[in-house]
Amino acid sequence: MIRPTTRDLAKAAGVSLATVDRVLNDRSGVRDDTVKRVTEAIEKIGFARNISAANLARRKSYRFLFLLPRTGDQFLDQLIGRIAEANLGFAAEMMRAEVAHIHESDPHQIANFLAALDPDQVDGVAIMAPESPQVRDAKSRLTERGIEAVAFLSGQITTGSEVFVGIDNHAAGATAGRLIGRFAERQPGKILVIAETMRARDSLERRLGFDEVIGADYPHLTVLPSLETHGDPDRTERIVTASFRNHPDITGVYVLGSEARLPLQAITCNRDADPPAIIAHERTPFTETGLMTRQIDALITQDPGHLVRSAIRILRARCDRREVLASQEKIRIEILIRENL
Amino acid sequence: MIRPTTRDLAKAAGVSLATVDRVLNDRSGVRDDTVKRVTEAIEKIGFARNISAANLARRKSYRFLFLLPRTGDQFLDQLIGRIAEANLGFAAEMMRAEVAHIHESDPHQIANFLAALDPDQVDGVAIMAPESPQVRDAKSRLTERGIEAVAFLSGQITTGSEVFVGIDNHAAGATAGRLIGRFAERQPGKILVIAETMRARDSLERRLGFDEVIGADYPHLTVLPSLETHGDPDRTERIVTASFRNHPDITGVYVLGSEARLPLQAITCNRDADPPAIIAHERTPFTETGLMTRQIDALITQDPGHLVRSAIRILRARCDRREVLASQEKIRIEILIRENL
DNA sequence: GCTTTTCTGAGGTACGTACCTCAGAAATGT
DNA sequence: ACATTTCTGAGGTACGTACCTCAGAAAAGC
Repeated sequence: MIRPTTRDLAKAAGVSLATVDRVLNDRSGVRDDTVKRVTEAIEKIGFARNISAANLARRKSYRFLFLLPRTGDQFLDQLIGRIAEANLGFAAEMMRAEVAHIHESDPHQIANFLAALDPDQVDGVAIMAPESPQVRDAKSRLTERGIEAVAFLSGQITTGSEVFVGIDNHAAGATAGRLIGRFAERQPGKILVIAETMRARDSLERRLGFDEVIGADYPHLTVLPSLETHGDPDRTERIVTASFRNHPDITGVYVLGSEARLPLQAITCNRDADPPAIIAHERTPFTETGLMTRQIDALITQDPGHLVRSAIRILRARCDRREVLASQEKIRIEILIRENL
Repeated sequence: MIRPTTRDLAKAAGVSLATVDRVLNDRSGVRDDTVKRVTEAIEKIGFARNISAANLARRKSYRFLFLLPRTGDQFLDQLIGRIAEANLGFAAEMMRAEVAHIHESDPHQIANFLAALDPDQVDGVAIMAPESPQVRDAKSRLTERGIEAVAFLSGQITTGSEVFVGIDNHAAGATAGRLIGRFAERQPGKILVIAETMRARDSLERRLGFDEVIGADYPHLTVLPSLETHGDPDRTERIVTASFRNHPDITGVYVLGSEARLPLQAITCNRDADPPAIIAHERTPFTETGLMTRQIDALITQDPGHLVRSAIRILRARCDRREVLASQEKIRIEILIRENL
């Protein structure tokens, strides 16, 4: 059985090609009952528009933007690399993705940037920015103007139809909790939690999930208050050193930010022998080495390539008013150890 | 900068559209230096064929076949489900995948089946069958006849350009070894390994990887010889019971086949209290429940959806004589625990 | 009934590529 | 220099869809 075309549809509905076209691209000037006849025929013969042909005729191509913070973070570098890579593959489908850097801490600037986007130039945006009312508003206005938007990795509380591309941070924290619980010594001890900042939703959720598991199943472990590095090497060194001095019985460390380098370097300086169990996030050249040298016990990661492609596929599907394959777009919380690197 | 078309290419090369066409679809009757002029122009202006338009003109669609064993295995059911699902998404790109069931133990039948495939009807095949010279030969003849083939999940030793879609089983076994080592009691004990059969490469490799890690890092654990269930409930029950009787100090179990149900049921009957650490493979409704009820400690899985889509993408790329994005097609060895389910 | 408005059909062109034919140019052989 | 072969160009049609125009049919208003 060959794929039905618009001609088949026209014949099946007993109308002309022009009318079929009017219905499909919901142009005006078709009586309601005629529309119904066509939609019924679509169901009946199982018509599905050939999107490639449609895009060809429309001379349509898709342009998507990734709004990313401008830091030198290794994980971010990975993301940018994957975006470039994705462009290779998606070029065949007339899609291309670009990166725009923003100051993640300036919601106003982000909102302005979004407001300035031209629907003729950009079809969709993946936004990685901390939660804020300004960005939230700008996002919904974006959608009104016909630019699709998804929350990428960080941020916005997703209500209803809004889409979030990234992992469930509560579950990620719980996963870390379970691993620490199983990897750490089975005797009373303290667990150090290190974050860049605890002011971000993501961090809070991870910590919450972490505490729940430890609290429920590993009562011999005490989780210390989260240390905040603020991305400052000196500060990190200082607070980590202080923690190890104050708590000689630290048996586990959970680095919950996506930049594990600073905390890990600080830890190595403080504990050569009898090292604690260490769980960190994201796969970067640094954490990979850490796993191989057994400094890190496990990583909790989300595949940056998958994140990028998923965001693009979701934006594309929304442009086409199509559903996505939910199972494909679910971002997995991956556990990485030396053996499955 | 707009995407260059064949007309742009013709102009840039200083030849006619017809000649460009001859070169692009390597038809005969073009002098070598003219070919060179065109290929140089392709480089120069960065021409890339619009595959959608080409397929439209050719009325080309892709039909792929998954050759799967005919067992009632839950993991296989998952695969079949994902193939159906993938069809939804890939329909837009004029691709469709079908399942053909084979007797996996009859290489001759498989070879005959492959030999009977018509290149006009089928563009590519993903073959899940144990290694055998017959299948191996049939596969290479398939390729000669213009049907692409990839080894799917099971089997063939991949030499050189041959493609394998699935995980590295040695690494998967090693991952299991590491997890058992970390999850089991830290005192001397025995580890039970249960397989459907040890005659398959996959099983051997997993066992090998498993033993390496245990041998190197967990000398207090003794890995028992692999039990083979042959998919027989009674036999399974019998040999598992015997093992637990003979070895009261079993502290870990590694179920290395993709059908964990029988072994797990046998284990539960034998050890209510003080259960051993259990690692199994593949996510199925059964193993998922096992994780949630804490009967299973961790699962080592490969995403069936990813497997299916990856096989399809690879076949498609080979049909188009294109490269694939290696990073996207790498099948990850996933570790699943309750928290990241 | 008539006019006015709303709807529909027929036909065209275009998108970028494939594939066909045929005439004529260029290279080759003698 | 000629015949012969090999190469090239020009032009066409097609794929499935979008989008345009215009004529005429059907419905609505009076």
